[in-house]
Amino acid sequence: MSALKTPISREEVFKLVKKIPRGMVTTYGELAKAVGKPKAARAIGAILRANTRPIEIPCHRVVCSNGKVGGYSLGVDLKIRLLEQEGIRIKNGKIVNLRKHLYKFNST
DNA sequence: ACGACGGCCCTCG
DNA sequence: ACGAGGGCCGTCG
Repeated sequence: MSALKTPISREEVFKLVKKIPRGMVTTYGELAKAVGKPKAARAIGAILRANTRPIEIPCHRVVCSNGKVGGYSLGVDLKIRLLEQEGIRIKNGKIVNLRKHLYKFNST
């Protein structure tokens, strides 16, 4: 029973993002689905962008579904750096073997 | 309360 | 494999 007419809560997204283990990445679309709004991928980005706690929330582990790193409030370069620091390789602004590091949530 | 812009995703050429 | 266009949902000014 998800809130169909209820907008996505930031805490919901943050909570899921926080659950992402190190060395793994997820996509905005997956997050959107996890919150019950598969079409709200864009909104997810807006929420992550509105995130004021990039330290407690590894929003840098969220990338595009097409393999692109996407964006980052603190700078895409930093995002890439962090990802590589976690063992994820990036080629030309795109995640290498994204499928291998793609993390999915439990949609119950 | 309203209009404009995104850290997007998908389909088509 | 790449480029362009539409759609969907929040946030910001």
